[in-house]
Amino acid sequence: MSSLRSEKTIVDIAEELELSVSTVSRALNDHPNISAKTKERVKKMARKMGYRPNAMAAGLRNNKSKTIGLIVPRISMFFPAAISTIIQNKLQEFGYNLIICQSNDSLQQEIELANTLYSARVDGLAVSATLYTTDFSHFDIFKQQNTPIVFFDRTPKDYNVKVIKGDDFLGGFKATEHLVEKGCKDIVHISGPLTCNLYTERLAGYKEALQKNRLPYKKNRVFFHELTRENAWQTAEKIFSQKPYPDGIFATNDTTAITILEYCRKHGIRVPEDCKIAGYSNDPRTEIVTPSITSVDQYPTTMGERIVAALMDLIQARHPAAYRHSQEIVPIQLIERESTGGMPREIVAPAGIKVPAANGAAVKAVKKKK
Amino acid sequence: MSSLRSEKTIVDIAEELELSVSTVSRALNDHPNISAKTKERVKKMARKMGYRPNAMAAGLRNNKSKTIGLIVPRISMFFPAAISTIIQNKLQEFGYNLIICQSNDSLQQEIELANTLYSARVDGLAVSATLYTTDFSHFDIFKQQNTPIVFFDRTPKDYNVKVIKGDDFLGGFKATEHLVEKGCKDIVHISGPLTCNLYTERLAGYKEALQKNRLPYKKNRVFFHELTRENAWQTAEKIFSQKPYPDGIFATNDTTAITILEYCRKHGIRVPEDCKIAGYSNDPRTEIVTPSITSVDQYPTTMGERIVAALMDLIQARHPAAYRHSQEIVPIQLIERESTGGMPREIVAPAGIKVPAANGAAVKAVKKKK
DNA sequence: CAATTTAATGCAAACGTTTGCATTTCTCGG
DNA sequence: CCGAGAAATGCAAACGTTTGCATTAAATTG
Repeated sequence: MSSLRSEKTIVDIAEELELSVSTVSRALNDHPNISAKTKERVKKMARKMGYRPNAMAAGLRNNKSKTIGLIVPRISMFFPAAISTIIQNKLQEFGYNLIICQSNDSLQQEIELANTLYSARVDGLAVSATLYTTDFSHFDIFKQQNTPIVFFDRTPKDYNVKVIKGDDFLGGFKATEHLVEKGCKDIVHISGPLTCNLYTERLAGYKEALQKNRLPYKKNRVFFHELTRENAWQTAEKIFSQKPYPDGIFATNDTTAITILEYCRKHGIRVPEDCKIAGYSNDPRTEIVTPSITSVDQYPTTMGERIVAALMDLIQARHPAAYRHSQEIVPIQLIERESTGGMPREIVAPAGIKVPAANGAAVKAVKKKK
Repeated sequence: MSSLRSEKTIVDIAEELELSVSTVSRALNDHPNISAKTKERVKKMARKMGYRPNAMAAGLRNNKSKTIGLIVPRISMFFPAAISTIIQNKLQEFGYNLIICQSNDSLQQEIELANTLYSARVDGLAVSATLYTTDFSHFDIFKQQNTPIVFFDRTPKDYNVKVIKGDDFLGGFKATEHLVEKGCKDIVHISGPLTCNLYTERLAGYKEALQKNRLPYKKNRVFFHELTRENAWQTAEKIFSQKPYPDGIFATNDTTAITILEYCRKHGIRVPEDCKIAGYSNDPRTEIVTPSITSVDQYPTTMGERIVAALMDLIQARHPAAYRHSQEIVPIQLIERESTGGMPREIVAPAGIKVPAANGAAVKAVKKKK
């Protein structure tokens, strides 16, 4: 009859069933005043004909896309990746799609992405900005249309918008104070570009911890650069090019911490004995390295969930400005590991994991319990 | 005049300029028979009015979304993450958007994702399947509509479709043979669920290498399970619960290799002296662990680029079935590291990187060279 | 059983583009 | 200055939905 390649539409269903398109549409959407019988007929026929809704058509008509946009610097970094995963899975529960985009830390790309996402008429936007984004006006379009935006992690300073971020000040403070408590007197801080709020705040925390503990803040003990492995390595060379060596290093991210550790190992500087190291983000790599590295966990799961919650909230209720422009702080936690004198951790198989039993006895044991 | 909150459309531009909508549309799309002057006027006005194209409307009309769908098991794993990054950045050059989705290795979710991506009318689809996907019929819809699909990495066996994958057989072979060359006589293989092509092929490579080198293949020297850390740990316990210990372990993924290494270190089994270890994927973590782990690189960049190339190819030319259903093999490379007796690697700052010079001499040296 | 309420269905416009074809406006040679 | 051809613009339909309102069918009531 009808060719296989032509897409079935709601009109085709209507014709086949001698109903109007509106009835079919409503039936498919479970509209209350369509009789149960009709709904059944329609749905059955839809299945039979291989009908697939056209989201673009619906979106055009409704002016909503059921899609959220996400812009992160890069998806291959632990923290953004973790957040993206959570956001995506959470959004799915609400029937929303996610378009994940990477700015590659390029402002130019971020601007372009904002535009394409706007063109796609996303119903909401979550952004972790570029290292160098200080002007956020490319997001104005969304504000003008009252499209919910949530910034997280790398967030703007003076751009009125919903912000969800970790407690970077406290994190910087705790990491530094922890080093002090472990006996460090001369703590180097490796920071990132100060255009990025994260790094300024962690730096502020570092300063505060020094001050509180009556340690001098020395400008030449703080280094700034983009946090690549190569830069970190060069900084390590600089740090250890002349005595006195620092006895503690607080790196504002884990890639840097790991690289510093590698440098130390290679050059016979013992960690934690000669020099203690703390990183930031609790990247899983900090755990598998030797010695494992103390780091600050940012609860990516919590943050991701809060981002989604905020977006859904903003989408449903047209919220008062107060909420649209508020800030939420997600707590952080210092995870002590060997690099500052902590204990190595254990891998234990969580209970209830399905693994073929090692021997008959084990199998019996399980059966008994049941 | 007009309220700020209403979205501007090409109709508004047309009215403002006393032109027809068609002219405006064509002007914006640089259609050849619109005069240069008009194009200029239109574009200027569009900017002035803050016009933003509505991709959904255009998509509906054209029956194309300028969007590609990507389904991967999880974005937080190294290999899929690397591939996603490449695909996204490459697609951007072609003016395509990417919707990244994670199946979380659940077939159910994969099916749902296929449906939503179809609803979004993506112009093409790239998929790395679930561990457990053996029936691929949920992708039939795309085939029926002639929507390009490319499977990569975790690919179907008997589902006629474009496939781009690494040379897993060769990878398995090389890894195993490398262990043999390094003197291993009793090599354990830790594999994944055999529903997944990757693992069957790597296993086949393992067998082949044993056979070629006159080593016996023993069933109880091969372990199968989902490749989580916990499972790997339990397998390690099993492996080392009784003598003789193996002198080589080929793990079919790096997470497993790393976990095995940790177990060995904890239990005083020296790597590589007592037991050598090889992994798969060349996850960056293999490099930072002590000892660093030999692994098989899969050239994610190449693979990602090829995926995009194939998709663009398929989208532009309506390709003959031969191409639509072909297989491309991306080469692999064994990276030898300490876990099999290789050398540790160096971190060297790539030439031309901008870092403040450590001292005056260095600066001069650079200048001289120039 | 007529009148009225309630439930179910249908009509037609609208969403913002694009595009085949028709029409108008130029340009230029004769 | 006419007319032909080219260049530029306009008209209107179409893409596949959703939805306010009108209409019809069914159920309820006095």
